[in-house]
Formats: sequence, structure tokens, C-alpha cells
Amino acid sequence: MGSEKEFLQNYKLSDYERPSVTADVAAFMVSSGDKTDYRRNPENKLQILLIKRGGYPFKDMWALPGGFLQKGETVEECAMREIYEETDVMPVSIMPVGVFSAPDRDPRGWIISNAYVSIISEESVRQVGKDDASDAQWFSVSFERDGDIYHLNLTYGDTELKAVLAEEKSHFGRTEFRIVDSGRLAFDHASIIAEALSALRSEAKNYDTILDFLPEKFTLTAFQKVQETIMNVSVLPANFRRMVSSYVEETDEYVRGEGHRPAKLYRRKNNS
Amino acid sequence: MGSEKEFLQNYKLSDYERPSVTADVAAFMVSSGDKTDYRRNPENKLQILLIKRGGYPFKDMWALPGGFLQKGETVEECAMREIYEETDVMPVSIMPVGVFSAPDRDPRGWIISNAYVSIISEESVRQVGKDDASDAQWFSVSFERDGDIYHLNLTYGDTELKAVLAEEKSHFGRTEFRIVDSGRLAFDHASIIAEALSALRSEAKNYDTILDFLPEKFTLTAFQKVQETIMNVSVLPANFRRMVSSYVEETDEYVRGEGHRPAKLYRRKNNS
DNA sequence: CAAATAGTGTCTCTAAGACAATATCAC
DNA sequence: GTGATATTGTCTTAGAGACACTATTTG
Repeated sequence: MGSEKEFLQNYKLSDYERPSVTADVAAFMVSSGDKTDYRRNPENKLQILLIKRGGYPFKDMWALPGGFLQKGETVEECAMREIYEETDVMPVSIMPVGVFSAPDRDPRGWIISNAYVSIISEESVRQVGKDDASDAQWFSVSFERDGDIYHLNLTYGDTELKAVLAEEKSHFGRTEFRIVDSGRLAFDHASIIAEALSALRSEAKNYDTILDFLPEKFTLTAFQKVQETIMNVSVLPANFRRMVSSYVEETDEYVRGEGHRPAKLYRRKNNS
Repeated sequence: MGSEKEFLQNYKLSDYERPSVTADVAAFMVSSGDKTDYRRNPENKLQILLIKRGGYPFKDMWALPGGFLQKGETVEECAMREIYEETDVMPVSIMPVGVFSAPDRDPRGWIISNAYVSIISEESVRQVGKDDASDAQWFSVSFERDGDIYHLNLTYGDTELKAVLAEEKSHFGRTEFRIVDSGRLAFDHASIIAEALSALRSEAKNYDTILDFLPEKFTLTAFQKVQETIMNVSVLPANFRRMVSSYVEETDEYVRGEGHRPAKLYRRKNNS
């Protein structure tokens, strides 16, 4: 053991070239739209946080929030820090999507990206407030399959980003995507977003994952709408209630004044 | 666009310190043990490939195969290359497990590891042949839960590595493990192996994943034994057959001379 | 024949899907 | 009352688990 100490004292990491390492985060939120009818419930939208790039390369194009790994932090911490810096919200949960390390993926040089999905509850963002002049904006997401081709459409106000991707390979329940048209998204971020969505959808079968999107107290209909928005499916309310019954517990509060029967508020049951 | 070109010509990645990046691979194989009884089928064992370290740090301790990312390759390619260099076998499939980037995980300095699970079919390794004097050996794996504590036991001949881990947090179907006792495994590899096993088990519910462990032609009993070995469960043969029936198709060959009714060989059906 | 595995048929049980019916509110 | 959502109950169906039974081989 003495000689291991000795070895380490003299050790110098060799001068092989090293890559720069970044963490990029696809941060998703499910937002309830505005009420159009006093008694009809609003539609939900899946949204993703994008940042308008201020400098080269890809100046004025939209990109995922992210940044370089700093010494002394883990990659997860870096990812959480980037989201916190952009939104003032600490994400509830974060999930690795994959490593993007194609040698030519960044025109500035050898930079590999660790991609994460993060889930942010609408309530926390609402409290912080959105700045319309900011370079960080929430885009509505649609991701549709059309044969072997996938269309990823991201919209915020008049800004529409339309990326086209092709299914590359599918392994372990997740799919890799090749960019056909990056649709004004910076770097390879179109494929990162596609894989992040694919990962999110395959996880969203798990009700615990969905619960991370919700505030502390919620109605079962809100719970259901969030899952339907993420998964892009629909379930009969009666069956949904039965299936989540072991994940939630009643409170004695109700949501009133909605123009229809008030809904009981539930909270997450934190058992197994 | 002219000015982006100009920007890139003058761009130099800033002199922030960069980490070294490695890929480490938990390569698993399911081996059929030796026959003890002329008519009884042999037991199966789940095995993992470990390398005895020749130099410091952790000299003479066992570690996962892995190595530094080289310029011009992706992290996946690096992981596959490392396995190929150690076994002469190109893995059928490879799955990301996570990024291990705790600042103090490697005494040599700032080195982050991208961990992968890889699945190797016994047949391909048999053909290449094993070298008993080699520093690369297949260890039998047992990973048992005991309350909040997990015991990871790896054995090869007289060599027994006994690591103890604690469940750190469980998110998205996967669990993170904190090392209580590394059991003579180098670096943080005990926790990488634990997480790799946890990831493998959660994927092994998918029959396609299991099929990657098998040779081209196999009996349904072999198929079942491999799944039972990985998942550490048991299923009634009748039900297993029914459940995999859509994944396989018959050949007209049989395995004879086993002291009991010959089993039909099947092959993977490559549909949907 | 004995011992072992290979393979088939069928009953049961459970969880998900379908759907009908009732409850309760704001206007 | 009307129109909307909230909530409950029950029938149906698909798939997994249990288990009894038959088939086929080698020593």
C-alpha cells in the first residue's frame, strides 16, 4: 500500500487529448392551457424548455439548456444546476437519456454531451413567473410518427421549429434517431429531444414518474390528463381511477367553482 | 453564415480543465455448467468478465474491462472496442447504465466513467476459447438482497470477491447503490456492477433481450433457463412456452443423446 | 422399465378495457 | 333545468399462473 501511495504521488494523467464534457437537459412540463369555456376543463400541453443562443455557433437558433461540466461536481449535479440557473426551479427528478459523442457533433471541437430528461411541475414554474422577453422559453411539443419518419414540432408564439427524424435503431425499449432536418435546432439537439421524449414516454407507464409532474395536491382528472398528454393515449376515467388507486390517498379538500361537480383533491401515497 | 465560419476559425476551446473520459463495461454471459449426471441437465450460471489490474492504482485487484475514450470514436464504440480487445468477441448488444462522475471516484484524478451492460452469448466465447492464465476471467455472479443491504458475490475458482452495497435511491425502475464494502473490487466498480445488474434485470423481462444471450439455434428449455438465471425467478415450462411462442420459430433439428426426450431446436423469429 | 426432460391441454385468477348509471356543481 | 365533470359499479376479455397429463429418449 505504501507503493500505491508513492505511485499516486508521482502520477500525472497522461497528455492524451481529452474531450470537453457537457450536460444537456430536456426539461419537460405539462401546462394546463387557458380556460375557453367557463365549465369545460382546459386542454393540457406538453412543453419543453429551450434557450435561444446568443453567440456562435448556431447564433439565434434554439438549443437545450446545458453547459460544461465543472470540476468538483457530478454530471447529474451539472444538469440540475443548468436547469436551476435557467428556471430558478430545482427539478423534482432527472433521468439519464444517453451520451451523445459523435466526433463531429459540435463544430467547436471535441465535446460530448450527457443528455438528461427532467420533469418540472407546472406549479413551481408558475410561482417563479415567466419572462416573455427572456431567451429561455417553454415550447409546446408534438412528436408524431409517420411510417419510418418522425416529425418533431416545437412551437412558442410565432416561432415554429419543425425537425424531421428517422428511426435509427431500437434497443432496450428505447429508440435512437438520426436527424433528417434539424429544423433550426442547434447542434444535434433535435435527436436528443426525440430520444428524451422516447425515454420519457417509456417511463411514463410508471405512475410514480407522472406524479413528479404534479403539485402536492391534485385531482385524479389532472393526474390522468398529464399521463395522457405525455403518452399521447387516452384511458377511460373509471379504469384510470382504479389503476392509480394504490398510488394516491384522499384529502378532505375539493376544487370548487368550476361549473361542474367539484373534484376531490388527492395526494401521493408514499408507500412502496 | 459567413460570420459563423469566421467565428469557428478563430475559436479555441477555452483552457478550462477537462476530465478524462472512460467507458467501463459489465459484460455478462450465461454459461451452462458441466454435466454431473448423464441424464440431468446442467445448472446455468450468470457470469461477468473481470480483469485483474496489472498496475497501480488497485494493483492486483479485479476491475471491469474499460479504457479511455479516444479521439474520433463514440463512447459506445469505445465500450465495444474494450470488450473486443479482451474477449475477441464483438458484443451482440450494449446498453447504457449510467455515468459515474463523483469527483473522488478515481485516485489518479478527474476521470468520469460511462458504464455499459453488454450481453455475450456463451457460444461465441466457447469458440474463442478461454485462457486460464489470462488476467481476464469470467466470475460467477450472485446478487442477493437482505433488507436494505445487498450482497454481491463474485467467484472464480478460489477467488471470492464479496462486496456489500446499500440502496441509495430508486428512480425510473433503476436503483443506485452506495458501496459499503468494495470487496477487493477496484474503484467504484462494485456499485457499477450492482447498477448494471439492476438494469439488466429490469430489461430481462423483455424476451428480445434474453435472445441476445443465446446462440442462433437453441432449445426452449435453454431459453427459459437463461431467463431464470438472469432474473432469479422460476416459471412453469408450460407457461414459458406459451409466452415466448411469438418470439421463436421451429427448426427441424433436435438435440439428441441427452438421456431423455430430445428437444426441438428453435430460432429467433425476426418479426415486428 | 426407470428416470429424466419435452411438450400439450385446460382450468383458474387477476388486471385491464368497455360501458352504463349515478352524483354534484355553476350558471 | 342544462351541461359539464366526478365517481361508482359491473360485465367482458386477454393473459399469466397452476397443474394434470402425455410423449420420447438412453442406460
